[in-house]
Amino acid sequence: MLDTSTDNAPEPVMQRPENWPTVGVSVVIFSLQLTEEERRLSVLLVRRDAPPFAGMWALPGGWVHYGEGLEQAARRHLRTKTGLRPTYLEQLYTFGQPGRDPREHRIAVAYYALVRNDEHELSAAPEREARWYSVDQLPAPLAFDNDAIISYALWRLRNKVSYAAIAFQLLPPTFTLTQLREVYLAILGTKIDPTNFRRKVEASGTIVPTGARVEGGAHRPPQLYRCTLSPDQLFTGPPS
Amino acid sequence: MLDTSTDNAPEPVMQRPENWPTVGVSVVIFSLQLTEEERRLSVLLVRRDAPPFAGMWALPGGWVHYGEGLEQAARRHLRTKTGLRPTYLEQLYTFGQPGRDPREHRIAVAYYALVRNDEHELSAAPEREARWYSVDQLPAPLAFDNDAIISYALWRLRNKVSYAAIAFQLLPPTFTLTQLREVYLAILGTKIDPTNFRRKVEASGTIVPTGARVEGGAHRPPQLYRCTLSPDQLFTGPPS
DNA sequence: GCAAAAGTGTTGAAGGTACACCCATGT
DNA sequence: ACATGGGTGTACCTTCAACACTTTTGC
Repeated sequence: MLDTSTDNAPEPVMQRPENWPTVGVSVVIFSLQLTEEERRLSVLLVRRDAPPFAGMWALPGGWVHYGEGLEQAARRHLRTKTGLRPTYLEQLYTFGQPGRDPREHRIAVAYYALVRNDEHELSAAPEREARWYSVDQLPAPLAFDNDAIISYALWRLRNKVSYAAIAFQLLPPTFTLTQLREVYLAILGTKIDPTNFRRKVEASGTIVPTGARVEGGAHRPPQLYRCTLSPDQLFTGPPS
Repeated sequence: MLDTSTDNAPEPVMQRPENWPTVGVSVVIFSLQLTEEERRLSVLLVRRDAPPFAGMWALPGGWVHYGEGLEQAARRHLRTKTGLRPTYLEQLYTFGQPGRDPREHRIAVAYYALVRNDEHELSAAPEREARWYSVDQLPAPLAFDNDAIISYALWRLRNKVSYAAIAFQLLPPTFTLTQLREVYLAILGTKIDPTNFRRKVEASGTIVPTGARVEGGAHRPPQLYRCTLSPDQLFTGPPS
């Protein structure tokens, strides 16, 4: 985030007055990436090419235009910088400590997003180098206060996944119960009893079997499920 | 919030450029107010004296200065506009819809605060008319999107009070279990079994009897309890 | 004594964990 | 046949809502 170089509209960066804080958005994009026979919870980082923190990894993001909504700005930067159009995007927290940007006082409205594995074409024209990093193998110092932002996003995700039905956002439209359980494993890091997991998630009514089965496995073919919730129903309370 | 008239530092309001959004803070201050033998959950509103929405009631707040932290700005506006110095202040959400201020694109970082009943001296010199309103008797249209902000703050408070020990913030340092139960009643609106409430809150270990008792009541004198948690322990996860 | 609030004990329903067990498929 | 993951049944434990009951004060 917080790059002054590329953006869609002409932005008079240097003409910005010094006496008022400016506003940007940063997005923690979560996804499951396959590493050595294991799905790992990962976040997408982009490498900065301009100072400050040139060459370091940072969260994607950028300015908020005049007349532009915050979520709208977040989606725009994701689209132009990573090519992603996440279905789940939620505001996380607003970081406004004056020292977080060495150049000037910039406020960052942080969001977090969940994207499916099959949406992972990282843009037709990614403007800058982008990489998925496993959340427990992040590059050592990140730009700005992005370590704190990611930590908090992880905390929120781990909390929310245990009471809200958002895990589906990391999977394709149809999935097996084992896949869904592995999502919880990747996020929470704790093993879950397959038996009780099935009962719990079936009783919640948020998923329903499609009737189809997975062929080709080495063992008994599992059922395919799909989520019954519309995207609107995923948001538990926050406003527009 | 969002008044352009009075503030501490000289603020070149009219020189602010049109092409970037500006940033303010708004605070939903919760308190228990006694109305007809009943404690009611109330929020503090101030009357606007300048357009837009002149004469209407609004949340206290104002600009964020350059080099000033967000929470710091929230506390400053509370201090100067209402005289309150709340012990509990937590960021709520950031509202950035372009249309929320008819004059210009202003982003509001909303906070919510809990204040005790004995801190209710509403400032030695309140710069503007301020009043406590019961949350279910708010004045009809509030300025800006303040209705939405209060609704969301209420939602958050009701959620949080059921899993975090923050109800004490609305009571004096020592209190009876009945008083504490009435806080939950005022916030949640649901009656609670005194028996089970006692057990639950005692088992949690967050309160401890002081040994003292309340004299002068018409019946058996209850014990006085006090909270064992330091203010730091009240925050469950969010960053600095 | 009586009313009212403080405080205790017990029961039963609900939910969750652990685990033994059966089912279906490829090799 | 058998290994492996899919799927079912059940017993146990913890938590919590409900409610009857006892205690302590002022009048």
